[in-house]
Amino acid sequence: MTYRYRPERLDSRAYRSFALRSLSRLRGLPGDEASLLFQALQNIETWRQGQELIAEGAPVSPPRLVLEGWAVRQRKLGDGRRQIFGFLLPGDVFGLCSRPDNVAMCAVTTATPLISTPLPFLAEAIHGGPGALKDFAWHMIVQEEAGLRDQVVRLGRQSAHERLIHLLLEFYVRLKAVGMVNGQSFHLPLSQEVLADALGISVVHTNRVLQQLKREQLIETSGAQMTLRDTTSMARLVDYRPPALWLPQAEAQASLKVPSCSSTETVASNPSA
Amino acid sequence: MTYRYRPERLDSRAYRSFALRSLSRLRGLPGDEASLLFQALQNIETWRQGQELIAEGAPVSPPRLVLEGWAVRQRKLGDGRRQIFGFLLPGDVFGLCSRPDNVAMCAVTTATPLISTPLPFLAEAIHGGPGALKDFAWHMIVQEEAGLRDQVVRLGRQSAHERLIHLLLEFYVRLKAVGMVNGQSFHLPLSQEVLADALGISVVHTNRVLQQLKREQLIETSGAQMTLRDTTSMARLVDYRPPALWLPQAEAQASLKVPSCSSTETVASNPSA
DNA sequence: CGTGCGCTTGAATTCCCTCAAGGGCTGTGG
DNA sequence: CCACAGCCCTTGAGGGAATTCAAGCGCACG
Repeated sequence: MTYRYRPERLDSRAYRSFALRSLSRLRGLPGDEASLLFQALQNIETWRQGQELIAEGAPVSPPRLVLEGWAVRQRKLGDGRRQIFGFLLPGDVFGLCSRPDNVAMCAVTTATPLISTPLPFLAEAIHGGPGALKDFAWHMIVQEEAGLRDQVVRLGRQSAHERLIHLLLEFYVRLKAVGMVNGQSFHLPLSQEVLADALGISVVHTNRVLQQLKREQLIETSGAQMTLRDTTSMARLVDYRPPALWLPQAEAQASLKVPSCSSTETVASNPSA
Repeated sequence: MTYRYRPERLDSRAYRSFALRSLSRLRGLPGDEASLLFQALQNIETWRQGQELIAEGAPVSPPRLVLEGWAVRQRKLGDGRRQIFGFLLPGDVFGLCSRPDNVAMCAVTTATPLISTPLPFLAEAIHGGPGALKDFAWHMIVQEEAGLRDQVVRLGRQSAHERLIHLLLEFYVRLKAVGMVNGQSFHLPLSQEVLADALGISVVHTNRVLQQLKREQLIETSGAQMTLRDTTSMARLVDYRPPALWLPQAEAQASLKVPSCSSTETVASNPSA
């Protein structure tokens, strides 16, 4: 039962293909942008596990696309504990910032060995003219913000049992969007300590809840392989709404059998005076 | 012991003065921008308590400055519960969005009767040239994001006792920045149910923790008046770091006697390969 | 004068935490 | 090759934290 994560060190052709699929998730890349990308992909970086790639409060580095491995956005507390805000999966970008100050609001640290490639042109794409790259950059920014709000709801209003299910579903949908789900299984290279720091519970309790999910036949694990045996009922259990932005959205929604978002009833009417 | 909130319905001269001070918190407004503001202030809106000003997922309305009263950013859950993401205080702006899609990521609902004024020109100021209004708009956006992250840390890593102290300190610092703190006291027009929905705990427990804080001589209440009797030790208790952006920052930091932020040790070095 | 809302308090229960100990696997050094 | 340390996972026991249910109070409002 090996929980360790070993980068597969694919050849750069495989990485290029993955990067191209990642950036064109929303719509196809025109040839000139694709060639920009291929040029950038000459440059592949590897990072050790536990390295801090961006420090909280520091100016962000140029945007980078994760090709392999996982990272977390986190804050370290005064007493040594940490809170994880969200995860960076293959196909995600870090170092993107929409604010003029360009300062990171939380640290980015690798949770596994990680392979990335810098995409300096994405920084300009944010404020540049319309295009697939701009869409992709904003998609990444929105995903981070939406994930942050989901995290608040998880931590504020759900039990440990629900939180874990909710997070596993998030992983499932996001990995599916980049083609990293086989059937109902995906590779989850996180220690229980990392899960605990994200869910706001203790490591021991994380373990117990995982055992419970197995007993309940909701999940199955084999090493770092995680299988969700019934995403439909899991989504129902925790009122999981796949954010409308983790594409392919229609597909994810369908595969989860989630009832379409109930319409919000009241919109701001006129002021009452 | 009246917890209700009654708008004072000041005359528009008072509101103009407050609005001017709010928008020039960071640096002075040049005359032409000030006159823009004064023109906008012809238009004053009042809202009832509990009104939904912006619906989640809907396009945001034009930016509005809160002149009086409090509102919350929240999400309603399927089972009727809600989670509050953060608060809008007098001097804050809602309806600002830095994203091109201009879609609200959470609902904005009044927690008290509320008085606001639309500031349509702020929407353009975000992406316009440098200026005091642009600074102010981004200040508001950064404040929301920073508050969201603080909320995650509160919910994930603090006890109910710590969460409440942390939130009260946030109110204290933010209200102080707009001149709404008298000595150590401020007007807190929120029901315990609202506090509970923000802190992720039950109403009953919110009440108990409030009682405890009174017994510990940390706070004192009289109706909706809240007095923090020892902000210094409160800040030490919960490791409260006033975000560097709730101005007047130097003043707030000094008045809380918070040790200056410890330097983060490691910054991204070169990739290990 | 009753009704409703918000605050307050008690009792029982559930959830989650800490402490503690043990087991399996990996990498290292003798 | 074996011994050992370190890391992670696992499980038990006990205690503390927060929840739910329930009842009662005070005040504002109609």
